[in-house]
Amino acid sequence: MPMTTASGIEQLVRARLGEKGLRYTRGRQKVAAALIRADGPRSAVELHREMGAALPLSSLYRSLSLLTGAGVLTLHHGAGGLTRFEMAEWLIGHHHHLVCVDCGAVNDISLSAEVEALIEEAADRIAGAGGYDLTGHNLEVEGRCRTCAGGPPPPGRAKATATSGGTRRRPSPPP
Amino acid sequence: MPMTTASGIEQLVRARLGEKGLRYTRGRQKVAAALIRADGPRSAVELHREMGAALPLSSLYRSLSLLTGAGVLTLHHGAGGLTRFEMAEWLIGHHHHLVCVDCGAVNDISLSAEVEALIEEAADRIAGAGGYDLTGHNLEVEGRCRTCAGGPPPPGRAKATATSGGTRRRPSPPP
DNA sequence: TCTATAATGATAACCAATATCATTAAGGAG
DNA sequence: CTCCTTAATGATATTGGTTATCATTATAGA
Repeated sequence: MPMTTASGIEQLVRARLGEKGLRYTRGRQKVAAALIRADGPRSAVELHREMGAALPLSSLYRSLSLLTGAGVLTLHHGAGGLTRFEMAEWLIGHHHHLVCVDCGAVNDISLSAEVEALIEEAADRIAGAGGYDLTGHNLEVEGRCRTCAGGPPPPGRAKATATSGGTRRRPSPPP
Repeated sequence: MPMTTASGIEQLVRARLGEKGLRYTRGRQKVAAALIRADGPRSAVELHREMGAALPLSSLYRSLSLLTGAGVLTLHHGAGGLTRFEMAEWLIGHHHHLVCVDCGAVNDISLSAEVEALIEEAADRIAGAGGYDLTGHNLEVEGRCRTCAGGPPPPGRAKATATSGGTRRRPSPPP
């Protein structure tokens, strides 16, 4: 069972940079720590704020792209055209994202082993058919977060759902 | 069975703009036609090129955001930080994306009804648990296209795959 | 055809992200 | 511990996609 503590991940990052001949400087340590602390992808500006401007934006951007190039971080392009970064899956495990289509908030989520297995299988087949070398997959569950949806009913009960109908071909237009 | 021809879709777009009190002008018609013709999301610059600069970039950008606001287009944030647009799903049907992690090319793909149903179910459960109002989902299958993967072996046979193992928790680091 | 109003297009402004470059810090040798 | 070579930093300038501005033009209805 792999170590999942913050310091455990930092050790892996340090080792990774070491074998690439890169230094694990204070600035890079701060970036890694902030992203380990986060519960989802973060943009440079978001990190800059969360870190209390402890690192100039120019250095922050450079650290982010260096860590990405080293395989420590992965990036996502999301709401607002912003590029958001998070620890790579070999460090924090495979997962997916729940995103708010209004404010762009992103949260990590996990799927059941069965659904995950089926998706992997489908991705494999699709990539092969398209002549692609499969590198991964990511399911984005899109919705409106409580804050953006309107009134904030925090202690609500589960909402009735189960939309999945039969073989509807064309969805109905939005209001 | 819904009409799926290009002109059929254009009729729906015209009607949609009509009920919103918006005009279906020549510029907007060109944009819609170009996106109906496309086999995947397109950025403003890509469209501008594909349309032979038949529309100034400033007008193109404005048309794209207006059509998006009207529910005719949906947008994706992808490779290169580019915003790409495509016809909304109620016009061209539900689908997913196969993206090249190197060059950013995007192709539309479909999943089998079974996998699709399971994903819908999972998305429903996840959105509910997170207090989100579910609006949709999108699976991004990521890989390297033939051109970016290296040698171009066009008439190749299916590549041996089936990576999906058991319950691996932490993937191994990339080279 | 006339008219009120929405749409266009050239231009300027904006902002995330990158490149530049003199200065500083990191890590190994002695 | 100190020196020294080299990588890393940070202030600044620049790029490039996207949006805002505003005078001009096109659209749809009377």
